Amino acid sequence: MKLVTWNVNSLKVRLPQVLQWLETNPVDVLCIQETKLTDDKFPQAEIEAAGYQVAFTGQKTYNGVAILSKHNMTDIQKNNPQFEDEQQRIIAATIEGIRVICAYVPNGQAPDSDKFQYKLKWFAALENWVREEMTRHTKLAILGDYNIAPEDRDVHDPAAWVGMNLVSPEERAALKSLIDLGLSDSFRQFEQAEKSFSWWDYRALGFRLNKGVRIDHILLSAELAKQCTSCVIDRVPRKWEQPSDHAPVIATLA
DNA sequence: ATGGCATCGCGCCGATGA
Repeated sequence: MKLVTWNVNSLKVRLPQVLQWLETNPVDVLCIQETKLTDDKFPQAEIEAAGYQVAFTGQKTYNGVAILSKHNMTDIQKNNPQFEDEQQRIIAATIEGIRVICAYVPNGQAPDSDKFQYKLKWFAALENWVREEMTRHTKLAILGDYNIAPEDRDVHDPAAWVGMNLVSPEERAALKSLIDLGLSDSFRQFEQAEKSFSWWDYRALGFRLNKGVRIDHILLSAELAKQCTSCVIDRVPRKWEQPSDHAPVIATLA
């Protein structure tokens, strides 16, 4: 069983790349963030033709999330039921006994901004909801763009990032608090190359110079963590023409 | 090097992203 998260930065632009990637990587579940599409514009037919069922919730211009699955999806939940939010950032479904949560955590802009406060509030509400979901589902996975680099080793140049969002003590504490519910950062269950990142700035040769951050994560409940045999970042589609600025992260469960 | 780039919107710049 392979579970993937990928922020595609506009599914309208990236649909051909998503379909191409799925052809060579016929994974079971693909969680997508930043579709940037209203539901009436969602390319459901094209995705179903590729052999995937799909659940999605979107809005104009910003945000938007989707789950593509080779298996049946039940109990589809759009957004956090405990958090009123106009922004479409969460979709969840139960797939083969696994509660799959696809999340696009707010960016937060800068630590002194209103958007940062929204990010922290949003994230605290996510934790409260996940705590509840974990009482119902021992097999639970949260995949997404967390917009948080957990540790300095997840940042190409930690000194240059001091004072920025994505790396602040508040954000890192919030992520740690979520993980402390009993989740595992699947990427760190395994030996990984140094300077492994999942996002690189389009500007200033970010990818070529590997100036990136690791902000896309797959968190697994204890039962799933035991079954996890690998977690890798696929840098290949980041090298394609007109790529997303994020790379897919793939967890394999036995 | 406070630049660089990509996407979207009733576009020709501004907001947002990370």
